Amino acid sequence: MGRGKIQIKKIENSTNRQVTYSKRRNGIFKKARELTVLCDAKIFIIMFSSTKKYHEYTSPNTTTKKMLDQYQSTLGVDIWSTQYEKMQENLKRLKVINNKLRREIRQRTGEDMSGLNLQELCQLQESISESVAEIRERKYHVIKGQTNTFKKKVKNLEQQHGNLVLDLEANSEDSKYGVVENEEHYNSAVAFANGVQNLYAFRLQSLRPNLQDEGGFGSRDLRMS
Amino acid sequence: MGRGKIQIKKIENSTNRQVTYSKRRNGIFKKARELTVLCDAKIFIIMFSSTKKYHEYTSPNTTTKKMLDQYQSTLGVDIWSTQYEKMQENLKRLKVINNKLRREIRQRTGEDMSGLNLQELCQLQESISESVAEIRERKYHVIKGQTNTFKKKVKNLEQQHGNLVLDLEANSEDSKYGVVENEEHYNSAVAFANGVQNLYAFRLQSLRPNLQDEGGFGSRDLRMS
DNA sequence: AACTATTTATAAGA
DNA sequence: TTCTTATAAATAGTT
Repeated sequence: MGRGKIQIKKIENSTNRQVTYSKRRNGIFKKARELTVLCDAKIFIIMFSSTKKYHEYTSPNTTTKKMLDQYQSTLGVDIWSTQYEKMQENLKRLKVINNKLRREIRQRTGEDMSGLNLQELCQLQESISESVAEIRERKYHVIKGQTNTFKKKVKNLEQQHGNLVLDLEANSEDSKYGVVENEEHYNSAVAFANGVQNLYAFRLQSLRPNLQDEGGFGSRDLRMS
Repeated sequence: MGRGKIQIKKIENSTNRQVTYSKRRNGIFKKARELTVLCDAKIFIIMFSSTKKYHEYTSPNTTTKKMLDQYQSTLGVDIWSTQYEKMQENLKRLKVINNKLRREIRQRTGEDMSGLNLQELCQLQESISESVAEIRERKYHVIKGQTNTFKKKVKNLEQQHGNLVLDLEANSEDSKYGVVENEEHYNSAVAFANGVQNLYAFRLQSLRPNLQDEGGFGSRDLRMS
């Protein structure tokens, strides 16, 4: 349909090919539009030119998604099965891991020990006892750190006090008043240091309860008869 | 292009509409085929007639999936966003939970206690100590169960022995031989019972180590300077 | 499904 | 690109 008949084979002239692509593309889209109206059809067309230019046609009253959903349900296939299934497998895997982790926690908290034999229970207890030891170690570390901090603060206050005493002794006019002032400083510093010790003592006490209740199993009467 | 010009509006005559749909559909597909060849284009067409009949055209050298993947990457949209996003959110959520669970375990095993302050450490230790108590309880339960089982087995053997003795006493001809036989039975039963007790004693001993090492924190010298 | 008068699409040229 | 136009192709209405 033109000035001359053409063979249906790739147009080698690039410009010519582009022009023909454009013209015929419009032709097809026009036909699609007409068919949509004439026959109440739903049409979805996507095209990529040799230069990767993209064009599409979607009938009115529908959307790309609707078309593809209908397409999938009609064909009974899932185009995305690959990706979708991968995701779903991943999801499944994560759920399994999740459950395992939860179970481990439940075992470690002693909430659920069904299915554990004596050996496993012993291992579990040993493992947890090791954990307690490590946590105790950590606690010690933290307390020591805090203690050191307090010690430094006290040292600092003492230093300040010393400096103040020196300063005030050097200043003869206000020496009386100054010393009194600084004694108060010193006392508060001591009080602070005591406070630290008290705090520490209090904490030690509060930790004790957890360290007890290790009466062990032997006290129970398990003899036969 | 036909015997008469037509208005582009829905063809009311159903038969006519079906015929036109068929003719024009073929026309479009032919044009698509030609354009594919002439211009090295890639075309994907799906159509649904008013009677929901489905037809498609996909250029050679490509597939539906390829076309739609290209379509999506070109447009930078995800047609399946609804389902896909839900899945992805779910995945994310699970991963977060997973990490939390792992962290909890690491804390409970004492592997990672960074970020825990003293109070949290105390709570953790208390919680774990409670767990140890529960596991100990469980172990006691299991051991008791096993002990009962062994007791029953011994009782059973004693019963069997008694029956054998009675049977053999009733049978006067073989009584001598029979009694000897049964004494051996009885001895093995006693040995078995002793074995049970020994086994139990062994187990108790093997549990002990885990019940110790609870010297507590107080023994450390934490006084200042 | 085939025919064919006509309309429509478009190849080549401007 | 877009317009023009001769001609090929598509197709509406008919059989």
